[in-house]
Amino acid sequence: MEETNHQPHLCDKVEHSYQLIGKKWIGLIIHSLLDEPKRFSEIHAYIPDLSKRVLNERIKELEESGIILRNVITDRPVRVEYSLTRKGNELGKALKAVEAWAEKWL
Amino acid sequence: MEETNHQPHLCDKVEHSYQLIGKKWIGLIIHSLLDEPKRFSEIHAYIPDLSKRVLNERIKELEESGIILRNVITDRPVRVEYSLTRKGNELGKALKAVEAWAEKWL
DNA sequence: AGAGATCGGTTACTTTTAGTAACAATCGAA
DNA sequence: TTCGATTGTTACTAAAAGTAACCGATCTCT
Repeated sequence: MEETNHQPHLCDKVEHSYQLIGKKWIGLIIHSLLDEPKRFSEIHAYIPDLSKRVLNERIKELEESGIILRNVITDRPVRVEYSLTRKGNELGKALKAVEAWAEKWL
Repeated sequence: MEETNHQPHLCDKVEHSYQLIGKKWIGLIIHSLLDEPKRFSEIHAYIPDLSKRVLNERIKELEESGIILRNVITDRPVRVEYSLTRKGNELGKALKAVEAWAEKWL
């Protein structure tokens, strides 16, 4: 912090949500999982500019926030799938409003 | 880029929008301007953890993207106000969906 | 059985982005 | 005429993201 006259307002939840979606790649990752669960490598193929290191980091953060779920599928071969929770799915739907804005204005 | 099998999809506009709102502070800055125009120092007071250096940078980016407008009001003393364009206002309204999600889930 | 390839990561290192603090030009008030 | 507010800028540090090489556990091919 730099100066100190922050009087007013600004809801904690709202602030928190902007801090969430204000992180690089979060929006696209959620978008990519909206239709169906995806494997690590599928997300990575879908968003090639996102490095594996950061993808891994984002996935862990989104898991901690209860937005995505890690499912280990014990078939042969063992696969790891990521899916949206209900919370995550609803965030994805909220972000659709931004996507609609993008279609109109960009 | 790291590997090279990015086959499919992903709309440019959508990608661009996520790159926009995926930048730190952008969401909160737009939120802060949604009700009424604000001066530099008012935005800064509203979001105290955002440094002046970065606020200045973000403002320039948002101006270039046609989302906010810089109005120099030639009264005494001269003031500088920032307001949302129509484009910016609609983005702000789209972000309200995310805020509603935050109210419900956070 | 051995040689590769794939998958889901991790590690070590570099580059980019954000935070901090100090400064400055302009103005008006005391 | 000195002070504070306002809107920045500059120089420097710290944090976040990008890059590339590596790993262990399967699989596939021959």
